[in-house]
Amino acid sequence: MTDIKELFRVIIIKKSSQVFNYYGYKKTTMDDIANAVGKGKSSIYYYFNSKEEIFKAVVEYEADILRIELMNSVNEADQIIDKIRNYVLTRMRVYKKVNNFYKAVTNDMLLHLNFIDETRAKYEMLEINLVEDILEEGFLMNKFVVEDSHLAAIAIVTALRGLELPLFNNIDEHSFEARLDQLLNVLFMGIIKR
Amino acid sequence: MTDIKELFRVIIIKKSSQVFNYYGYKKTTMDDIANAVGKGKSSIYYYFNSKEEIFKAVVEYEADILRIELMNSVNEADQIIDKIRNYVLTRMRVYKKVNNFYKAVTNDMLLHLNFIDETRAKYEMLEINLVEDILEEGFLMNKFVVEDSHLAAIAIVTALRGLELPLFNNIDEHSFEARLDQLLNVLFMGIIKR
DNA sequence: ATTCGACTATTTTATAATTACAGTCCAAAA
DNA sequence: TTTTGGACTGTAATTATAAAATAGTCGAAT
Repeated sequence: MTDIKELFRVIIIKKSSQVFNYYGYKKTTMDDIANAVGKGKSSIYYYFNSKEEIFKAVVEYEADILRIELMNSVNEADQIIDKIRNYVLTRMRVYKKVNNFYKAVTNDMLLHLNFIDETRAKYEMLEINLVEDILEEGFLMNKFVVEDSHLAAIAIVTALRGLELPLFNNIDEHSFEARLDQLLNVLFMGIIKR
Repeated sequence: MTDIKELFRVIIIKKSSQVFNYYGYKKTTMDDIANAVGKGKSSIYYYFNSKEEIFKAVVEYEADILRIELMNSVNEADQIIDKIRNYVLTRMRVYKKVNNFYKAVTNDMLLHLNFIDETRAKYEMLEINLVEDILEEGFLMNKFVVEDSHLAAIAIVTALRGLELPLFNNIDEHSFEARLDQLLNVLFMGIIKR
């Protein structure tokens, strides 16, 4: 694969990202993509073998954006508690921005695509590992009390996912922040008096 | 409404519960229901005005079962911590048993039914109030540290909902229990060392 | 190495014909 | 008077069929 060819692949990925975002996977045609990059349809097939392959590349591209934003926001925090807080806030903020990735992970209409299962599993692992690392660090710094950081990370990630719906749907910004703070408070302190 | 008529309504509700559970709302016909109770279809209309009305009655009937089981299991516990634990475990255990209610709350294919929104809102309030009462009691007994028990209850109920998918889908019994224990542990103790 | 017009095989959609079903009516039975 | 069910209707869902759209191929031209 030459560099110039790889460059065009990236252009196609970025343009397709917009087109998929606008029409959705099913409704975007190869001609839509070809028009968006200013080439004939057949030319697209010189760079990618199928529509699904393009979409997969788009989803992985967006997953990368999310991963990088998560890591940056976690690294920016000094205090270990702020790392978790940043993680949660960034996840909520960026998640919907990478719309094709978001749909790939949440929309069951895309489950028939071959790579989706793997993508979901991969991203779940990424999330769990990220949270696990933070918990681990907190434990080593003698700030956190969690012993089995892997299982705790799973529990936290799982629970956070429960916030997606009430977050993205209905409620207003203020209710959201209040709920999130409350959740973080319980997460940090627990409910038992010691 | 005479007593005898009310009695038949209950019979229809119980039988319909089974039929709906077997075929799903859309696929069960009024004739299915009529056959199940051993009457003609028109007779059913003497007791209920529509198919939707029957389904609503079934869902409320099952919601009642869930409510009673939740309250019993919470009352059975002496320790305040066991109340929460019982609540979570019972919720998980009974939730899928009341299948029509479960579908009414989770399956978006039923959203077009008029009463569903109200039912969901009502049940969410029930859950939040139940958890809130437990938290309140724990606070008064000086065992819990939560100040705003209402918001904390919302956060907990919301988070628990996140467990439904990993719970009911894939994973085995053992993984489930491990995840749940871990979640409860974080919920009780938090992650910060004090 | 890269592009694209012309082509094909397969899906998707649009339309019409058929069937299934929720709900009504009324006469008969209890 | 209360309860039942057979016969009926209008509408919605399903199926059958034809027409259009589209993913992917191929080979000739840059």
